Amino acid sequence: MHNKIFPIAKTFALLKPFINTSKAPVVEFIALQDKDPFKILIATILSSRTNDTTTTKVIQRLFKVVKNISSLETVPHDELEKLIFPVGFYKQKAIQLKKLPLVLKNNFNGIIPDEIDQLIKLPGVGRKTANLVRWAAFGKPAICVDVHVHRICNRWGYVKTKDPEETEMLLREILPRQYWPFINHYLVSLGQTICKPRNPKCKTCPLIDICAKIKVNH
DNA sequence: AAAACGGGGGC
DNA sequence: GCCCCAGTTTT
Repeated sequence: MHNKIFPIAKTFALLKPFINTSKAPVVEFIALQDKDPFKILIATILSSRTNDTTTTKVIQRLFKVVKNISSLETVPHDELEKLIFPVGFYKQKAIQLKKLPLVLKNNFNGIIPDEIDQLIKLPGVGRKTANLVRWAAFGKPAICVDVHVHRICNRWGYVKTKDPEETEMLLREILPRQYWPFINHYLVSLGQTICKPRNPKCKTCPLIDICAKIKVNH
């Protein structure tokens, strides 16, 4: 499966001074000031494939109108579309949000679940979103594998797959639980600035000496 | 003006 | 597996 050693502590130590903690992902930022699972769920769904700046603007306006599950039912569909418009994919996301209260009532007694397998059944929620909600809203252990985490793990050579779920499962094995909440934050920061999809800036990478791709070949 | 950019879902 | 969804930000 995986025959490389992940120098976990060293990796995180090298990355730490490099992380801009004041610029936490929008969902974590929300969770910091308001642990309402509803708001975190909505913010997380809206943030998929959308930048944090845009998501923040949208949810600040949205939460003045939509404060809880029941108000999500009553808000007119076209008004909801207008409110979330800037995040993109707004038609699809509006449908998903309107569908949310019913799915919640039918399957989970109107309560937002905290398990991955349950969260995934909600409209607009895949594995990445489910893990992020589980962590941000409930403080439960979760590994949030987005495109950055997935790309970097593949680039390191710990896993070779197109399926982010496989990457998540691998990290579950090799990553001590204490690191789970941080792996996404750290690797997203690295992935946005250095370890980019194309033309990674390996010369200025803090992990240059332990990058598995360079150090190990097989 | 064009390319880059964070997932999810239906088929 | 393949395709669609749609805006903002950066180059």
